[in-house]
Amino acid sequence: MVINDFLRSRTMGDLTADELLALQDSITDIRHFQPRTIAIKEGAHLTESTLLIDGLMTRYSSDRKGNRQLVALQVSGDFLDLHAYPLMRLDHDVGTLTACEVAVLSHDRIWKIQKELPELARKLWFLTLLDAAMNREWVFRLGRLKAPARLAHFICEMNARLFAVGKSDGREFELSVTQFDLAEICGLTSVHVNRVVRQLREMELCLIRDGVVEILNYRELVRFSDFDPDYLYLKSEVLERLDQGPGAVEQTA
Amino acid sequence: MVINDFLRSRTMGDLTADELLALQDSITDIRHFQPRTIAIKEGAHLTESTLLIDGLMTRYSSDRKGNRQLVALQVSGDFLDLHAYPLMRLDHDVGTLTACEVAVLSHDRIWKIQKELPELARKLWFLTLLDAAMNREWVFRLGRLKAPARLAHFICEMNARLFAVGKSDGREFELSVTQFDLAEICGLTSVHVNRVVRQLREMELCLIRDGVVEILNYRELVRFSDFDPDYLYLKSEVLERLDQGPGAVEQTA
DNA sequence: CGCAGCCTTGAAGTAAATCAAGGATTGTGG
DNA sequence: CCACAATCCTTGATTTACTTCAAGGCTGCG
Repeated sequence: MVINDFLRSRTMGDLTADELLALQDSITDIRHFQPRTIAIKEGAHLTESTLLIDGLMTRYSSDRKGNRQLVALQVSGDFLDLHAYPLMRLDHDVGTLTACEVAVLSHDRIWKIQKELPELARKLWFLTLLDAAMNREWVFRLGRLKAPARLAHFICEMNARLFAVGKSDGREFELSVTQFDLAEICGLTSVHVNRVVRQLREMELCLIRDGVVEILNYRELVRFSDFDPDYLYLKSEVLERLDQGPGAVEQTA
Repeated sequence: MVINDFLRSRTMGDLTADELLALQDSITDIRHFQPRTIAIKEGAHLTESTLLIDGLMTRYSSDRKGNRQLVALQVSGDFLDLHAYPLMRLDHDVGTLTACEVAVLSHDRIWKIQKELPELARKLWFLTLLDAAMNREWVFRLGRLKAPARLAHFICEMNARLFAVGKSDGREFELSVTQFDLAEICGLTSVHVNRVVRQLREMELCLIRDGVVEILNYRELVRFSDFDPDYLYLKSEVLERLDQGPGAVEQTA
């Protein structure tokens, strides 16, 4: 199950067989969404939470004029709105970027988990706080970094998160977002994102094109963007592999 | 207990007598901090969490050069680092702005609560996610608002939060922060904050001076800053009183 | 008194938004 | 198969927002 891909690489640790069963037992439905659609509207009263199985989804707030600010980008294995379980309703919208498949978990079953499997409940709690940690880092990114470092920092985050679930080799990964999406993530305009993408390319730090990101100089990209993956709560062993990059595997073999 | 002042005004609802007892029973220590000191260092392994009883504290990340970005401002009744319970360590520093008093709760006792009082555990979970909701709103604020609206939005948030715990009358409240602090909150320089404070004063929206904030035109301040208090999960009755302002109390009486 | 911390203001420089136009690619209907 | 519309990317010119640098003022305190 995709959630285990996620937890495996985190400091909180893996699920036991029992816990995995309990979670699978909580799934009441599998759903599919078209690209660029709204999945959950802000304010709706919710009695279920969803786990992203495949695709790219986002959570965002909009201002009065309709300008969006993305507050999270979710990839396979991420819970989209587990926080809706204690909160009962969301303070933001959830939408898709690409076509998506999600698993639906009823809050009744999560309540049952809370009563019967406190260890698992604690792991779920951990997951919601991991999202919060990313939210905080996004605050830092927007508040203290200039546009080029902001974008670079985001690239580093996605690389690390996708690496953790086996969807990046540590230096290159698929990321189906437009420059407009990147602008909504980084608090910039798409015009400026375009110039910044070019800048990062000319600095030979990374290439961003056609839904693929290629990191040319990992060490320098990390330094340039003030990226410190601590907030992702990855196991130290995963961090080491990430640091070494994809070439290192053969060397140790 | 101060935590009940906090929960009373939220959608999650109050603590029962049993729950209150269990929480009080979890307190192992009361501690005091001097102004402008570090209370918890990033990365430290934690076996207890702290509840702010009195004073003003902050959570922040720093960049390579030591520039801080505040990611949260905590007031009486807020948990400072309840998220440390599932996370085990923090990804940011915690420090004081003013002199502070905190209550310390051991994680062992919280674990006991998780096993024995799942309803209370859910309320604690709720509290950590309320912080996350604020983190998200801070992302929105930094990403989509210009300096004057950013500061105004922050003022609206603090007014609402302090109102919820009885420390604002809805239009005027004490907030012992310097313009430098406001800069670290809003992702600006203190020089620019100074000009923006003047601007808000000249627009007759609010006064910020000597640790006191006075809102002159609440409705306009809310509109100007695109503030929507949904993310604070206040009871609708509290929101209504906030909207009406302090004059309304006498009118209904 | 003299220093420290905070606030204030001006001038100059830089970062990013805005406005405007055009190019490339893909899908669609005639 | 080609015209076209839609979407996304690219680039230049201009304007605006914010930072940086520099200086000085106010207040409280040892």
